[in-house]
This record gives sequence, structure tokens and C-alpha cells, in this order.
Amino acid sequence: MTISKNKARIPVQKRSIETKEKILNAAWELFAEKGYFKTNTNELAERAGIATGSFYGYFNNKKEVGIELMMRFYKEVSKKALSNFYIQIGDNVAENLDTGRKLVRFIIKSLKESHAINPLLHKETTALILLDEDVRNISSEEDKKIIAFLITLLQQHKQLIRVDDIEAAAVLLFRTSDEIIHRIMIHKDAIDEDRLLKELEDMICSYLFITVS
Amino acid sequence: MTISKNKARIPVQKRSIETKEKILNAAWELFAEKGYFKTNTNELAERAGIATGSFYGYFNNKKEVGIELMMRFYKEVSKKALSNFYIQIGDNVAENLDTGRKLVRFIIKSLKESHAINPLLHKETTALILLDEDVRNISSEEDKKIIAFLITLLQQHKQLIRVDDIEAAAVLLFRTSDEIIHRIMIHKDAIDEDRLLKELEDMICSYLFITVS
Amino acid sequence: MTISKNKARIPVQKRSIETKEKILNAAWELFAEKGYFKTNTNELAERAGIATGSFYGYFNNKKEVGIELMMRFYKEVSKKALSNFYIQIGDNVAENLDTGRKLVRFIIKSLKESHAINPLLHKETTALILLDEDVRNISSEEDKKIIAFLITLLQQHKQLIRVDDIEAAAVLLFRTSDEIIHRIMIHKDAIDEDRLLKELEDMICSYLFITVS
Amino acid sequence: MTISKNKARIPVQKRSIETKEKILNAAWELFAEKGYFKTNTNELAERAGIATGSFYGYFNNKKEVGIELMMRFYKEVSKKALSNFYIQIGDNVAENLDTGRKLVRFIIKSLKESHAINPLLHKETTALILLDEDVRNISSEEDKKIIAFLITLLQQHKQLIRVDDIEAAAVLLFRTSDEIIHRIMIHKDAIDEDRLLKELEDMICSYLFITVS
DNA sequence: AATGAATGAGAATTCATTCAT
DNA sequence: TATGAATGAATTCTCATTCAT
Repeated sequence: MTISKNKARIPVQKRSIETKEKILNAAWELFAEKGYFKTNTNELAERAGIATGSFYGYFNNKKEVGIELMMRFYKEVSKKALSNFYIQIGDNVAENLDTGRKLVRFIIKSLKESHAINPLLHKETTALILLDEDVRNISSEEDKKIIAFLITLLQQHKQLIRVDDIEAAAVLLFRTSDEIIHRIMIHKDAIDEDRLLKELEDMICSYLFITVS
Repeated sequence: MTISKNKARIPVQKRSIETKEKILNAAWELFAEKGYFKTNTNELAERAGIATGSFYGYFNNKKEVGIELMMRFYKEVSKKALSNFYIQIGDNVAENLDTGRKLVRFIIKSLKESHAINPLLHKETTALILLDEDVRNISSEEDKKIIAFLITLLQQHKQLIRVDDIEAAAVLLFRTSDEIIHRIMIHKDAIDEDRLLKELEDMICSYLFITVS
Repeated sequence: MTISKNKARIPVQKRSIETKEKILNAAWELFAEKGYFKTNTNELAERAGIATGSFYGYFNNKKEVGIELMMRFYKEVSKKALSNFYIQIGDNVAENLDTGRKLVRFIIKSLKESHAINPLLHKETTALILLDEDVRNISSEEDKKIIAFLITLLQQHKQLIRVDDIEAAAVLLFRTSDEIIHRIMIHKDAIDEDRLLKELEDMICSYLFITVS
Repeated sequence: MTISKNKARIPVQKRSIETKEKILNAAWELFAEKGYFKTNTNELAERAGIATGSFYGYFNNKKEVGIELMMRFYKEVSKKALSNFYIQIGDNVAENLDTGRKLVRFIIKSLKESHAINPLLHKETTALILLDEDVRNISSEEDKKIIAFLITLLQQHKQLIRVDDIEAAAVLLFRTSDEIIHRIMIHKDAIDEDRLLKELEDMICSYLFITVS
């Protein structure tokens, strides 16, 4: 269903906003505990402390809750990464390799933090992206914003970067980091987290920056 | 449920093997067309041209079909990767940078081919890995084999490689390449396939090998 | 399965109570018409005039309906037996043989009435007791109450009774009467009902009471 | 289904008879272990060591196996009770009360032995009698034979017996004893077996025979 | 707005029996 | 006769969503 009937109200009143928040919090917990598909709307309502039917006053369907939760992760990336960037990197970017590594570390750290909020829920969201076209499209749009930001970032450090195709590099940088972090959080590959993240950082740096051998 | 009642027969007779094959082929098609979750066992049987009940003579449930298909992918990867390796790289590995790049290209190509077999089915499988613990565990074991193979490969080219932590590098190499290929096949990121793959190759090479600047 | 998920609601609202009653009435009819095993939950819902799914709002499964109906029989027996006892026997129990026979007649009559409510359903219940352990246990508990009541009754008429082992006598009395009545109601043994009941009464009296030869 | 297609062969050859026996033995075990309804024909065939389809060479359907097993119990009663009667009671029946009690004991003992062969299977059979009309009719016919025998028996001891309605007495005697034994074997009423059987014997004797008070 | 009972299509699974080999 | 794969109707139970109150 791509067309929504949109009967769910947009909450304005304080109590309404609170109710919506209660539902999202319930989903936050339950989707992490049992998974998106194994959680049903009755449980969701019950955990939120509302009646089954009331749920549909705030969301048109279950999927919408999944989407809203997914957006929280994106907001987290934005909030952490975008707004706080200059605070952490410094305004007058010192143009040297050290800054480059700092930059990469910062990106990895931001993504890691967004995954860390609720790793199991993040996993569910990832599955939903794979399984549902609507969700995938929304996620795709958000990804584009992140990538656009990364492009800007890389362009701001052009003098450090030896890669010509900045756009492709940004995509590569984002996908690669996100995947490795995801693996660490979810799949618990046999390998140690720190070792893997160190290599990730090294890989990206050796790729992006002009290294003095 | 990890314990199965295992009522499904293990086909020995020619007819049985054929029927099982018919089911797997039906699943192959349907999971790609409609997705794993949206396909039900009745459809599966119907597409296979057998009776509903017959399905349960060969598989205890839908998940088992999913697992069996996933295993086919892994076998495909192994087969492609292992058997063709020497043909492509050459038996007497010339110890120079060119060989290193050849190696990386080979790995990327192998993974790409495994994804290309049935991209949509591959996507479903990826989702299943995220959503089901049993599937995840099986997949995890198979991934280990691939990574083990990569470790061997990298160790055989030690003199080219500047990375110390070969294990972590192998994991990184596998995950990174797999994810990028997955993105290309499934999500159709705005970026052009060739550009992205070129950068991936560059990234891995600049990371792994001693580059003469 | 002895542990139930207990998703069935406990009806409080008037509408709920009515719906539950509708289901029980449907079961009452259908179990008698077609038998417990040959009735399925869809039919049950249909006869009750509700949707299939609604059934599961009130009972976790068919068995629970069977149990609930069985309990109704027991309640019926208790109600009939306990409340009408003094009306029929009289308050100041005349201590003579006549009272003894009255007592036995009363017991037989009470059991007979409970069977007469819905003989076919009673038969199904009896089968269920044999086939299902949970049902058997519940029935066993209820039987104990009846037997306990009979023990009290017999003890109140101790002076008439020549049997030493009152407990065993009560069990014997209950099982014997119940079985004979059951036979009469269900199996239609070739023999005439009145003749058999007369002999039953005689048998019990001659066993229990001091007869003046 | 009251009309049978009767495709099952009547085994004459030794091997055929053995196969049929294997099926019956498998059912004997399985119906006692899991119950008639919870045992399926595949299991039955497997336990018998034959192929699923072969089952239908010997029985037209599952019910027939139940019936044949039921008949075994009846044969047991006949064998034990009817043929061995004179051996145990003695040919020249001493016409005194002692013989009466012996008689009752003998009847109870015979019934008890038939129940004891395989109590759980006997329970299943009892349920089947309740649930299936065909089975009930066959059982009814067999019951009549037993009752007829009891009538003969009682008539042979007429001089001891004070009951007028011998027919009704025979039915009562059979049903009562059978039920109590059944209870003892299956339901494990709280009461001790010996106590209950003693009272049963007393009850029947005090009813049947002229007691010198 | 809130409630929670009702809906009903849909999914998984079973199993007595048949039938081609 | 034996085999065991195949059949497919039947059954139980779930759950997102609606709707009367």
C-alpha cells in the first residue's frame, strides 16, 4: 500500500503528543525485544497503555511506526553528526593529515552512536528496509542527505584528498562504515570490535588521503 | 523453535529428488518475485506443481526452504571462488602489485557473480539472516569459511601486503565488498555501478598493498 | 499442552458475556448433534453467529469449550442435588428404612436429571474425559466433591447403614449409579429402563441398609 | 462410513497373517502409548515395519484396527470367563452361599483380567465405543453375549438367587463390575483398589443372594 | 477521542487414503 | 503384493484493521 488513507491525526494537543510518544516507546521496546514482525498491534497498544483501536488514531498502520522509529536513527545521525560537527572538529580546519584521520574517526563515531542507541531495533529497521519498498524509498532519501553531507565534508577537505570521484567516495565511505558498524553491533563476528574498527579507519584513510609513505 | 520434528523425508529415489528440486525451483522464483514472507507454502506447492501436503514431505516448513536456498548461494560462491581461482590468478603468482590488484578484482568479481545469480532472492536471504536466529547462525558459519579462505589468500600474498592484522583485514575486505555489491544490486543508489566498484577496488588496494606513491 | 497462553478475555461487559454465552450455546447444540470431535471451531463460530476469530477471543481452543460445558453439568448436578435435597428428603430425617430408600432414589434421580439435560453432550463429555488428561483431571476433582457429598449423606444416615467402609461405599454408589444411568441414556441396552433402575435401587439398598429379611 | 469397500484381503497365507499380526501389535502398543486418535496410519505402518500403503492391504481403514483390538478384549473375557468357568467353579456346583460368592468373585476376576491386559488401550477402546456408532454396535453385540452368558450362569444358580428379574440383574452385574474395574484401572480414584473391590463384591452378593442376616 | 469487541481473510500444517511403479 | 510418494480437503489459529458504543 503506497497510498495511505491518512486517517491518523497529527497530534497537536499535549496529551495527543504524549500518547503518540507512548506508542513509539512501546514499539521501541517491543521491536527490539521480539522484532517488528513478531510484535502485533494488540501488544503494541497494551504496552503503550492504550486500547487497540486507539493505536489507529495515531498511526495508519503498523508500518508507519517502523518508519517513524527508523527516522529516529536518521535524526540521531544528523543531530550528532551534522550539528555538532564544527564543535568537535574545530572551525578553522587545520589542513593536515591529522585532521583527515580526525574526520574519519568522527564519521565512524557518529554512525556508531546512532547504531548504539538500540542495536536490535536498528537491525529490525535494516530488515524492514530490505523487505518493504516504501520503507526502502524513505530510507534511500535519508541516506542521500547523509551522503550529500559527506560530499560537502570531503569537498571542504579537498586539499587532503587524493580521490577524484568524491561522490563515489562518499557513498563508499558511508556504506562501508555503516556496514562494519552494523556487523559489530549485530552479528558479533568472531573478530574483536576494536581491531576491526582500527582497520576500517586505516582503510578509509589510506584510500582518501595522500599518505606520506 | 530450533528443534524440528524432522518428518521431512530425505530424498533418495529419483522421483523424490526431482520433487524436492521442483520445490526449490519454485521457491527460487517466488521468493524473488514476491519475497520470502509474502510467499506461502500453498503457493510454493502450487508453483512446484505438487499438492500442498507434498511440500511437507520434503521440508518441515518454509524456513527450511529459505535455508536450503541460502546454502545454494554459499555453495555457488565457494564453487566460483575456489575452483576458478587459479585459472584467473595464475598458478605461479607473480609477486608484484599487479597481482595484488588482480586478487582484489577476483574477489569482487566472485562476490558479484554470487549476487548476480538472483539478486532479489539474495536480498530476501539477507533479510532472513537479520530476522531469524537460526538462519543467522548458519549464515555465520558459512561466512567464516569464506573469511578463512580470504585469510589464506592474503597470507599467500603476504609479501605484497602491508597490513599487520590479516584476520581483521579479511573480514573488512569481505564485508565491505559484499555490502557495496549488495547495494549496487538491490538499492540502486543514485551512483553509477562502475564508478563505485572502481573506488571500492582502489580503496581495498590502497589499504592492502604497499603503494609506490 | 497444559500451559495456556490465555489470550482469551474474561468477559465482564454485557456484550462480552452474551457472546461467550452464544458460543457455549452453539457448542451445546453442535457437540450433541455432531459430536465434539466432528465439530470444528469455524462451525462453532458460525453457529454462534460470530466471526471465526471472535471465538478465540473467548476460548483458547475447542477443548476449553468442552471443559466449560462439562463444568455446567457438574454445577447442574450440584445445584439439583444440594438445593433440592431437604425438600425431597425432608428436614427431620425419619430414621427408618423408608428414608434409606428415599435417599437412594434421590441420588439416582439427581444423577439421572443431570444426564437428561443433554444426553448426547454428556456422552461426548464422557469420551473427552477418557481421551484428555486435562479434562480427566478436572472431572476427577469435581467427582471428588460429589463423592464427598455422598459420604456426608451416608454418615448422616449412619444408623441405617450396615456398611463399614463409608468412603468406598460412596464411590461405589456414585460410580455404579452413574454408569447405569449413562447406559440407559446412551447405549440403549436391550433392557427396559425401569426394570434396570429398579434393580439398581434394590442392589444399592440391599447393600447399604440393614434389611429385615 | 458404515458400508465398507472391503478391499482389504483376508490373510490366509502365513506371511500375510504375520503381517496383519504385526500391524495389530503395532497398534496395540501405539494406541496405548499415544491413544487411538493421536496415532496416525504412517506411524502405525512404520512401527509395524511395513510401508504406509501396505496397511490398506490388511485393513480398510484405521477404525478397523480399533475394532479388531476391541475384539481381543472380548475374546479375552470369553476365553477366561466362558471356557475356564467350570474348571474354576467346579462342575458339580455346591449349592450354597459360598458358591455364590465364588461366582461373583470369578466374574469380577475375569473382567479384571481382561482390563489388565492393556489398560490404556482398553480406555481408548471405551472412548471409541462412545464416539463411533459402528464400533458401538459391534461392542453392543459382544456385550449381549456376555450378558447372555451371565444370565445362564445366574439361572444355573437360581436356588441361591433371590432376584426375580434375572436379565436385569445380569446387565446390572456386568455393567457395575466393568465400570468399577475400569475406574480402578484408569482413573485411579483416590480410593484403594482392594477396598473398592471388596465393597463391590459385597454389594453384588447382598443383592443377588439370600443372606442369612 | 477512546474503547475493546468483532471481523474474516489467510497462513501453516496434518493425515487418512490412493495410486503409480 | 509391496512400496512410499502424492493427494488435498480439512482444521486450527493469527492478527491487522474496523466499527459500534
